[in-house]
Amino acid sequence: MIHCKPRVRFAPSPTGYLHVGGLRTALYNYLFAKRNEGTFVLRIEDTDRNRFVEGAVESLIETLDWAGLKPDEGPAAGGSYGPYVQSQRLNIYNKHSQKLIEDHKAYYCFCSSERLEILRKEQQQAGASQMKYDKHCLSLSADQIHNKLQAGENCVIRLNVQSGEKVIVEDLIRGRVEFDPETIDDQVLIKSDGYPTYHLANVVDDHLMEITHVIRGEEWLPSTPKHVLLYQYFGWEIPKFAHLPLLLNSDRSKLSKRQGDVAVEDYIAKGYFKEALINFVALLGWSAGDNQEFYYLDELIDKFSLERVQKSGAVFNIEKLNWLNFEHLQRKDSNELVSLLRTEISKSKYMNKSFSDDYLSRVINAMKERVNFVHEFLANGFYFFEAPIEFEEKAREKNWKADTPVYLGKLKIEFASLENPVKEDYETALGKVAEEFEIGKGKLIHPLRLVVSGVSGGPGVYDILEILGKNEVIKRIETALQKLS
RNA sequence: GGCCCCAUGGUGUAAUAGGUUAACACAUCACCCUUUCAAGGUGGAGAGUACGGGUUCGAUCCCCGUUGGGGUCACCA
Repeated sequence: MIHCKPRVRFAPSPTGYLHVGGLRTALYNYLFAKRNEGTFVLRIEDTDRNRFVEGAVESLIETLDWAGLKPDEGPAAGGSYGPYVQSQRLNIYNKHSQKLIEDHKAYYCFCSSERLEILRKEQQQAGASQMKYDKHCLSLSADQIHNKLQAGENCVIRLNVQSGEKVIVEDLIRGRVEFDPETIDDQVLIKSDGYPTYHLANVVDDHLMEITHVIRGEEWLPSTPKHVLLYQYFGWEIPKFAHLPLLLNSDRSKLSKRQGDVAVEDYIAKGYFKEALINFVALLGWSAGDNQEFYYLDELIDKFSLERVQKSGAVFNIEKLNWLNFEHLQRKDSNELVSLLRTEISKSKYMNKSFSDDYLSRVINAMKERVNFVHEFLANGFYFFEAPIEFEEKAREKNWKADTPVYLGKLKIEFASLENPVKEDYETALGKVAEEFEIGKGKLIHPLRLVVSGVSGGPGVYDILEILGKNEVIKRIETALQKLS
């Protein structure tokens, strides 16, 4: 085959949110496409009417968009292989299933769910290892089928799995995987409501949309032989498969809702940057082979290859994600952080206060390396946005002695005499007071920090003073003196 | 249970044509810096590569088996 540009697809079902595992699948598809100048297709697999969720498709597209993974083709982007929503392609699946029936590769089945249930129980009791449909309806005559169809009996269409040679799945990540056809069930292709199952729909669509590489989660590996069979029965070229390792909980089971957040929306809400989440998730199952851990999306595109994708599942380790969020935060420029902080402020109790860009960027500069998230500028640096109301008990016990009010009183007077002080001026003034009383600077620094911030940790105390400004500092010393004396 | 996949420190990974004191990052601990908290720097602890057999002069790496874990067995995707 002449080398042609790959076409890949991300094919989620619209269940209401995007799973982080789905995000990684989408990312790898996207990276592979971009790396090889290919096309990234978004296709919506909404063939289960029972699971239909209002607005899910829109939110899926929105979240993908947030992450920066824009589909080249899809329900929103359009394209010449549409429609990209499976519920709009019912006639296509129907046509193809009819073709299969004509070729005896599929057949009508009128068995009731009751019969199926009985069959399952019988097989179970007989010690069968798995439930397999007994091809009961395969023996129906053409007339019988015609009559039942005319009578409007409930029916499905099943894949007619032929016994014979092993079914081979060539996987880019796992190599050759073999399946015995005896273990493959006559999978339902068209449900009684007329909708196709995933198996039929994804094969038909991947073929029609000229998908060259099917990159999806490992949970699909066991059903891949059914898909291979379908390609063969249709006489179609089989795409390349790449089954990605699963994302795991800390107990190594498949990442699930019960053990933490799985929706990308949850991570957005918690304040994670898209850059960090993408960076993190990219590293779950893939590495470039060098020691780089920090990546932007375009660097990932540059370095990504399916060959370097890991085979074993990867535990989703939130600590590392937090670290990456920290790293990405450190590298954001001041303007962006100011605007992010403003958004945060507008959602907080400080929404009615006003702060200048200059003030905010000074706060950011002072707090930056002490926070992992933008919202922590407010949580950890609240004293830049309001005077402390309470004072940390532990620090108070440790640093607030009988003499302290006297020292601070003098410090207040000294500060008051300064003109447009910068941090060095505060430092000099404090040194002077310490000398006058013949005490260590610590006797002043710690209570002063407590008084202006209410807490014992944070940026250098002189930085805090400079940012707060002389008047505010003096005011805070005065109120604290009243409250703590 | 059948079928399938997987197996390097707690976690994510490196060691791709079999030869390394098994490397890096997160987390963790200590020290330095800082009269705070972080960040940063330095160092430590932590895996003899699940186990057992082969093949080989030599296996993390190749083969077989065992064990363990996971996935999947729907008219869900």
